[in-house]
This record gives sequence, C-alpha cells and structure tokens, in this order.
Amino acid sequence: MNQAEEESLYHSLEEEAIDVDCLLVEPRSDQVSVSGVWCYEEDNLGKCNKTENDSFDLGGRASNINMEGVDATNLNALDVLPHEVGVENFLTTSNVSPCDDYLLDFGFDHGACIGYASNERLHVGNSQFPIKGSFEIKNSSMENISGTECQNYFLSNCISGTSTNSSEPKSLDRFDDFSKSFINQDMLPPHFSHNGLDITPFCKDGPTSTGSAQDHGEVGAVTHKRSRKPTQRYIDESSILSMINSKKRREASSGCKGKPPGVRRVKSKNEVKVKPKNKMVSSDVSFDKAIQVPFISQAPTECQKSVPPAKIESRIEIYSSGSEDDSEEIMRNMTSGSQRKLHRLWTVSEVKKLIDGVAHFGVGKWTHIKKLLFSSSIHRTPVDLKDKWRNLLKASRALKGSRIEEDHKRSQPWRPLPKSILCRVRELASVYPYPRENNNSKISKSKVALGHHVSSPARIKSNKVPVS
DNA sequence: GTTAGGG
DNA sequence: CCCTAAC
Repeated sequence: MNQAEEESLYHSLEEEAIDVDCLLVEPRSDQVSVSGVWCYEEDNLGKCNKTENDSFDLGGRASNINMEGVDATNLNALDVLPHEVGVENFLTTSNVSPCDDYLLDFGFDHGACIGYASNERLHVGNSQFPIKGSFEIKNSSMENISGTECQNYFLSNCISGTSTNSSEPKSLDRFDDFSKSFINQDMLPPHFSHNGLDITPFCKDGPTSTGSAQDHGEVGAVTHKRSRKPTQRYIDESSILSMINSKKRREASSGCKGKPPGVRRVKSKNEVKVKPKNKMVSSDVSFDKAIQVPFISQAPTECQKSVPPAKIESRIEIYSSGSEDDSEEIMRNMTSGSQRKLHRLWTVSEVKKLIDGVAHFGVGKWTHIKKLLFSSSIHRTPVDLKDKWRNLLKASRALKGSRIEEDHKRSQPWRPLPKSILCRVRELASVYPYPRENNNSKISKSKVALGHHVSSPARIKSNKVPVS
C-alpha cells in the first residue's frame, strides 16, 4: 500500500468518526511483550485438560503461541520478536474452543488501538471464556494488524506482529478489515467497559447455537462507534453455517422413518452412558493423541483426510473441538439429539488392552473388560469391544489365510495392525473361540489340551473351553 | 442389563 | 457403529 492509499484510508476512517487517532502513532521498538495471568474456571477444566495454569498452547491452524511460565508478575516472560507473536486463531485452539457460552471482553485502555499506540496496552480479559484472566500486549511496534485470515473468531489473527522493522504502520488496509470485524454498531453490546473502547463479542444466538467458530462472529460490538459492514468472510461463513443448520433441521424434521444414512436415533440409555459428567483425562486419551486418533489432536488438514468428505458434521467438530466428549455433545445438540456416534479409530494401545482383557476375562466378558480396562475410555462401550474383537478375529483370519503380508496391507491400507498383535489375537481366538465358532474349535481344544499356554485364571472361568 | 450376531 | 433378538 502506498502512502496515498494509506492517507485516504486514514481519512475515511477519520470521517467515520472512529477514534483511531492512535493508529498513526509510530511504533518505537521491535519488542512485543505478551504477558498475563491465565487460569481456568473449574467447570471448564475438562475442556482444557491438557493445559496447565502456567503453560498453555494457543495452537491455531496457522500459527502457534506457546506461552510458558507466564505469571502475573513477570511482564517480560514472553518477550519475543514480533514475528513470533501471533495471537491467531485464538478461539480455535483445541483446548479451549467449544465455547458456546463464552464471552470475550476486551477493552482498550486509553483508547489505544492494538499495536499502534506506544506505551499503550491492549487488555484482553475473558470473563467466561475457558481461559479466564487477562493478558496484555505491551506494545511498542506491532505494526501489522491482520484481519485477513479472521474467521470471525474475534481474536483470530486480529493481533499479530511482524518482524519487519518499520517506522510506519504498514497495514492500514488490514486494520480496515480488523475494524470491520470489531466495530459494528449493529451489534452494540449490553456491556460497557470503564475505560475507552470496549468490545464484547458473544454468541448466544439461540438453541441452535453450536459454539462453533462461526458463531463467534455472529455478534460483536463496540460502544459508541458507527456500524461497519461485516467482513465478506463472516458473511460467507454465516451462510454456510445456516445452510448446515437448516439441512440438519430438515433431516430432523423428516422423522425417523426415512432414516437418512448416517443419522440414527440415539438411544437414551446410550446418551446417559456416553456422557458422564466427570470428564477424565486418561492415559489412553493421551495415547490417542500421540498415535492415531485422528480428529481431535491433529491439524485440521490432517483431520479432514481421515474423515469422510461427506461428513460435514465431523469437520465442524474438528474445528470446534475441545474435548472429544464436548464435540459429541455439541453435535448431538446441533442435530436435535439424533447423531451417529463418532467413528473413532481404535488405537494400537486400545487393541492391546482389549487383547489383554480377553486374555484375562475370556471372550464375552465385555462388560468386565470395559469396566476394568476401558473405564477411562467412555466412548468404548462393551458392544464396541465385542465388535472390535470380532473384527480382530476377522483380521487375524485374513492374515492366516494369506500369508503374504502385502495382501494384508492391501486389505487394510489405512491402518495395518502390527502382525504381532494379530498373531496374539489368533492365539487367543484359538483359546477363547468366539461363540459362533465354538462348533469348529476342535483345534483350540487340542491346543489347550496340549498345554498351549494361557496363564490367566480366566481360562477356568470360560466354560467354552473345557480345561483338561 | 448383557451379549451375539446381522446389517 | 447401529439395531435387535435372545438370554
């Protein structure tokens, strides 16, 4: 942008009586310091299970901020180069995002605009957002206020610093985007801050409110400022969201007779089971994150690879995901209570646990296995264990049938189980034959009779395999 | 309530 | 993963 454009833009802003005087204050140094105090509301701990008080990750799709060791007294804890600071996709972090009810409050002390007023401060305090507290950006030269990637998350990409040292604001055009995002008198808040500019975005727009990212752009406001048109991106996303919502409403209203594929009635008892109040941070959840459970922990692009493209709902969950269970709840709410359970890939650790469980309790004791080994995995029901074991048996048989491993890989190109696991399944299958295979399980009998090792007491319990 | 088995 | 019959 050249000088003339900047000036004209500035004047247009001025004409619109938006108090952006501080905009043209020259940045004075390259230092950007982000510091603050963060803590979580107790209610939201479950949604932020990975995060600690003094260490958190504002991971976004485009960039990450990792704030560690932030405390109230150390204002320089996060002294970094401007290009390292990007409060981007603030609301999309998987730790904190499903924020149907969270409000963001941020006021600008002394009317300072973000990054453009020397020695002024941007103060962001969340009252109901999972991250509760405040952080400050002690500005010296945040010259680049980017709103281009703003996906109607109020903080996404609206604050960023660049490493290029410049004595003049470079991105007034971006500020224009930014101001469009924030300054809208049509969205006047019921909330005023004591000191200067105050913005209160919120997203309570009715029972269909999903807490998805789009919602955060629905309503936002600024006191005593003229209204501005919402960004094109906001318009686009709003229309997409409403389209999805109306589609879901159609599906819901069409009743259960048609039974559209992929959307089924969820039994109430399942609802109760699947959604316990206390959300646990289990070892295998973290394992999931580490290994292969696709949709929560990975970047959205990767997630989308693992999700069938037809499942729009799933992709929404990806973006709004906080904890797994929250996502499920959100989707259930969105679809008026009818939603197929999430498809969660079984991790190797889960399979191992299942195998251990079968080894200990025998086939068919799915409830026991669930209670003892999968108590922390609330999304795995006894039926799931049974189904998985059945599939494992299939897989092991396939492996036995075609010794060539390539065939096996071709049959399961997406997630080949380790051969050792399948061998173990086969071994257990011979010891604890699946009920249906009981008829032709003479081999297993002979194996057991030959003292084929099973060191578990469960073997005695299993009446399907006669001992001695 | 739990499990097996078909879809 | 869902549904349902059977136990």
